[in-house]
Amino acid sequence: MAQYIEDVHDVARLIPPGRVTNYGAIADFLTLGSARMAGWAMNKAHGDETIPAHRVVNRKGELSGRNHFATPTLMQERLEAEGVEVVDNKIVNFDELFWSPTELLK
DNA sequence: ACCGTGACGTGTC
DNA sequence: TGACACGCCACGG
Repeated sequence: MAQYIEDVHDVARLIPPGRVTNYGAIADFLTLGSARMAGWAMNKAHGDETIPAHRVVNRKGELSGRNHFATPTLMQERLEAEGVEVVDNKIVNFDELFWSPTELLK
């Protein structure tokens, strides 16, 4: 497995429960050069239950990866189980719930 | 080696 | 605001 994919997965595991981040923030933190790399790496996490992939969304707070879960509703269910409100596949108060991996450096 | 594709993001109109 | 084009880069056919 490519190293950068493991790095993306590790960052995903560091996201605090009830908080969310986006692909661009992870890509920037790991200097992947493109947010698509973060998305591609998360695609590789499909089936790995140790990775909280539901806490990673796109920059608008939309659940763009929900179709890659076991069921299209699983991502929303996981978020709601952590107290994150989701309406029409979008996270409510995304700006306040947003978390960046750069927070780790503080 | 070329081309289309994608869990993305930014700039323009 | 919202739709659209384009840049981005690894991967599979």
